[in-house]
Amino acid sequence: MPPRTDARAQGAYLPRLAAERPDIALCRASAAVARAADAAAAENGLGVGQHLVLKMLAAVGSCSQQVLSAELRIDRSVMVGIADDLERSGFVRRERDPADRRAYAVTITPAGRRALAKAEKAIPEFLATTFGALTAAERAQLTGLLGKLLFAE
Amino acid sequence: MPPRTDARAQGAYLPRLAAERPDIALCRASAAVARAADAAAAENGLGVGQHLVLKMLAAVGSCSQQVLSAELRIDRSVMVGIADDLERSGFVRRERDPADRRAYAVTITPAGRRALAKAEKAIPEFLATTFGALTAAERAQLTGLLGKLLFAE
DNA sequence: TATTGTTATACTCTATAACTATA
DNA sequence: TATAGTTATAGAGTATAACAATA
Repeated sequence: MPPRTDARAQGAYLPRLAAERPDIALCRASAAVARAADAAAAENGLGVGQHLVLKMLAAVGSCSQQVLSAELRIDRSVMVGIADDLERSGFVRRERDPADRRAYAVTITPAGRRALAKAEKAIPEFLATTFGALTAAERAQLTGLLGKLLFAE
Repeated sequence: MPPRTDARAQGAYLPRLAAERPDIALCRASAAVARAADAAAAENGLGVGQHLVLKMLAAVGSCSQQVLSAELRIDRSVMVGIADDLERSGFVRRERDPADRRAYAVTITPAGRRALAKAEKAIPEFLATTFGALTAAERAQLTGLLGKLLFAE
């Protein structure tokens, strides 16, 4: 990440830069949004990574940490800590997969589903606040453009 | 920043998430772009922060580190290192401001202008590569949306 | 030999506080 | 008392390598 900060002061030069450099605009916007996401996550007690893992587990039921890592593009070594935290909170169970005893079968618990539901309920308000400067149509447009950028073949 | 990695594997679940969550799409796209920017910066020997400072100095001629910090929203303590590197490369001079001897007057040198010109010349190709999945119109659209998001009153 | 989960480690970006010299 | 620059430090997020158990 470029060495930049969300300093308090509001410069007049940065907007000019951002207007001609999509990369700079993107990085700065991301920093602001990530900060807001962390703050929102802290409020409901579920870290961003934990939220993503629970959300995926709710969809697929149960899978290995390796699959979670690959699908969410979170490094294996990072996934360990996320799974640890979720397990400690009782949101997830870890059992050795009988079919491949190297792997864990990570399963979401009822408490995990409740925590996820609560966290999901806070999302619309978070989005409304963080992306409040954009209309719904613009938000969809932005998401579409970013998707194109991210998942281009 | 959320605990996520640009893992090599390409999951099928992340695109679904990104499609419904602009914040996630934004953070992931930013990580990829920042990585590309760092790689591009490393090639021409000018860090991203250094590039920004030189670019602003080329526009305003000379100013204090404090002004650079505020305008570019780079923390004071980070700006020290950037100015150190630029000075060591001979791209910038630091002289005490006679009017306020607490402050430096940071001035771009001819060598600094040459380095900036060279780095600027690499930008279009970097943008073409990094944002190649988007048309020029889409790129402008993206920049506009991000600007609105970043600098909303 | 390769893979899953794990641990340790290192590196970067960022944040904060303290110090100096000036104002 | 406040400000400009500096330094040191601590905390995140990320990346890498190595290890044990298993395949």
